[in-house]
Amino acid sequence: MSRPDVSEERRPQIVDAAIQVFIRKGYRNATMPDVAREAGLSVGGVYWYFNSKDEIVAAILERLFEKDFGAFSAFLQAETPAAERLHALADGYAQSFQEWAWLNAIGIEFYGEATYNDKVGSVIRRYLQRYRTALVTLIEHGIQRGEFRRVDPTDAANALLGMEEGLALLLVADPDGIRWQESFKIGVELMIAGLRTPEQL
Amino acid sequence: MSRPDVSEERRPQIVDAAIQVFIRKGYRNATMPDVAREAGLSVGGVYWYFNSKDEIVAAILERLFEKDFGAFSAFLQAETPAAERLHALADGYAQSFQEWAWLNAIGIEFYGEATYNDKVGSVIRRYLQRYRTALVTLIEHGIQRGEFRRVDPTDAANALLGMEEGLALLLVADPDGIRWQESFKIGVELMIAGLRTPEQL
Amino acid sequence: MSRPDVSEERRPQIVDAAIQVFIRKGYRNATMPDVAREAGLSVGGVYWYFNSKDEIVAAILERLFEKDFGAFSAFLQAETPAAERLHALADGYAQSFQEWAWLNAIGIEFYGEATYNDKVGSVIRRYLQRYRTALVTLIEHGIQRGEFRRVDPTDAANALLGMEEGLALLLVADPDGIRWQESFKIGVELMIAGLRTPEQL
Amino acid sequence: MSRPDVSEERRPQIVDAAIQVFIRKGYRNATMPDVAREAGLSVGGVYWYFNSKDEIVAAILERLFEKDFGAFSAFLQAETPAAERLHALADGYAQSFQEWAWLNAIGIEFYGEATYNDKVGSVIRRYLQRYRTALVTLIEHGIQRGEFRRVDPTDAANALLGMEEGLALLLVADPDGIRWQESFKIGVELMIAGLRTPEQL
DNA sequence: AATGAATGAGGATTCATTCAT
DNA sequence: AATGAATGAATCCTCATTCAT
Repeated sequence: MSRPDVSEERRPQIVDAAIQVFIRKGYRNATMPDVAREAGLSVGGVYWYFNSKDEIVAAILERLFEKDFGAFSAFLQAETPAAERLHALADGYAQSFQEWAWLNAIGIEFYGEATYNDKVGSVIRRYLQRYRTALVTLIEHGIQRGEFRRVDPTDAANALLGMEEGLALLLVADPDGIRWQESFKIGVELMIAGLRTPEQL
Repeated sequence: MSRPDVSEERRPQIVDAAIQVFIRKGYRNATMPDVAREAGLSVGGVYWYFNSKDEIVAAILERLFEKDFGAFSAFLQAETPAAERLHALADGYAQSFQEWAWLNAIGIEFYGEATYNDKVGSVIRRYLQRYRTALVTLIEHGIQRGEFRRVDPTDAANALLGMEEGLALLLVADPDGIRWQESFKIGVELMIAGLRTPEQL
Repeated sequence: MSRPDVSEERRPQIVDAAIQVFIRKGYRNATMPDVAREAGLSVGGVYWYFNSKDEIVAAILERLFEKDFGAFSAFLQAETPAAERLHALADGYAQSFQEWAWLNAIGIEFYGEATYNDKVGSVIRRYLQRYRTALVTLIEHGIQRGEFRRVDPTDAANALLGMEEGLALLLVADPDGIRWQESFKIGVELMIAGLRTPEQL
Repeated sequence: MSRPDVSEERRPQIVDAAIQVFIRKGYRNATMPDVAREAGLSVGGVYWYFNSKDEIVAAILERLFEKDFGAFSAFLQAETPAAERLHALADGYAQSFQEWAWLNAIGIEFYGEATYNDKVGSVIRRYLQRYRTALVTLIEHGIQRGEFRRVDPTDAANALLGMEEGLALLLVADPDGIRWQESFKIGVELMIAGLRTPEQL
């Protein structure tokens, strides 16, 4: 009865506002009053839901884990060739890339934060680990089935992961120098093709 | 009269100091007094040589262009197979990676700055462009010679460039999650192998 | 209808909670949410009974006047020697000191408040006046009966009062530097002995 | 040569300003801009000399130790009767009381701070200890010479010390209720007279 | 009676930059 | 060339208090 609990909606509302502000001004440049204004609250109101600016960042990053969490297992368990599944995984990533473009814009600043801010660092590392694990598993499958050459799965996974993250980096730093979709597509294709190539070169 | 002009030595001295401080505390966290102290100067002394903190950052980034500037042309003009030259280029990069590790540590923060700071952004873009151009040229050679499949050279170059930068990113954000040298090596190998694979898959 | 009026019990409940919180964190450091939580109420609930933090302080201080209010008259009217009654008064004070230790812990902060906060100041002054009056009366008796030397009763009373309050102060500021009971006992003894000493020294 | 070092004068200048402001508004109520304005500096200027508000408080309290530091030894070593020296010590204290009235006004707030602020607490305790030690020594002398009754010297010293500090407390909390000089004088007289009284009463 | 979300003025502190010397 | 004291706008965060429900 009585007033409905607004807590459940306020937090995402503030997070949304923070994202907008961070995109517009950058995380370090954005102030708490900026965030509050965007959220339609007072500064104190924002602090009712988050104890610090850091905690808002953490909440933003938590959204990373809504990102196709379920999708992974599907790819990992299917019985189709590993190369095919790797392609499918990459396609899914490419498609969701647009939707998560906002993250890309501010993500780099968070990467920079990771070294000096443990909270941020650990979320990022967990996120990377999740992708890495999926890639490692897929690559291992491929090797076991004889589809792929015998590389170290973790090193290869990191190369792929690096390419993904690196392309996002290039896009932010130099939007005119890159066609993201095309580069990502060819990059994935080349690496998978490489994996399917017999060892000796 | 005529004290010798110390400008020539003071600027690099300050830049060196700034690099040390930025590595230790991060660029945003480091203060001008920090830099001055490390340089063995007063704050005012630093400002005699640099008009702002930004300008120091720009000076640091300028060092990027000392990075094997001459080397490129050698790779580009040689008559050996493109794949071989691509490998050699990558090897050179890998070798210089240690030496430039300091840049890696602070580079991410500069990437984040690029969006909001034109000076920083343009230096970074010039740097990327230089690498990109070299890679594009090499890949074009490979295609012309029939070594490589017919990909868009720029897209492929960006995939490679992205992998390089992305691996550096991963190393900073998650040092324990990656073996840089191994990942870079396998990544390059796979992509070159991919390039040598005929189109249809 | 007619829920029973809980006001009568709520106020002391809040005052008790405030005392606990003030002891734990100090008056200035304690927040109204702290008090509310300790009282098992909401912030608004506390404000239903008290219009401000100040008013809670005043309510706490009012408790001073529950402190052996009846006892005084007994001491004043008795026919025993003044010195004896002064001793008895001091003994009573010493005994109740333990019980009122909580007040001691936060009282100093209130003393500091007295200068800038009239409400607090007037309660404290009333409290002091009550003790002072009792002491003055007793000392006057002693002088009239020829037990005590001819001092100014108010000045002597203030010396005694000062000693009492001062020892409480020392106990809070430097608990390890003082044995309160022993110091108080000897202090009272010396002053009474002094009062019984003939003028010339 | 060149600009004289103003550091030496700036710190006391700021401390003086802080004292004025603290007296006027109270320590907790006074803001750093208040202090800066009074000192004729900017906020940043004040922070050039003191790292925090706390540090200013500490500096104020350090002045306590300029308070007749030398005087003590004179009293302790003299060959005159202990009672006489105790009187002289008290007289000296009474005379300097006017001069240090400013401290009195803000001292109580610092006493309140002592519990929650170690820096402040330790300075206060050192100050008290210094007085206590002097009093203990004098009382011990008196006992050894047979002038004083056989009391515990520390307890008696604390009773005296408590009276001193307590009278200061009363003066601040209730200026109209007390004549400080008279009360202090009679208090000291009574206690010394008490000390000279043979044990049994 | 009571809740607790929301307010917003205020406070301590930081730091890039300036400038008299 | 170089010093370092001084500036002051800006920032994050706190908390007594209010008020719709």
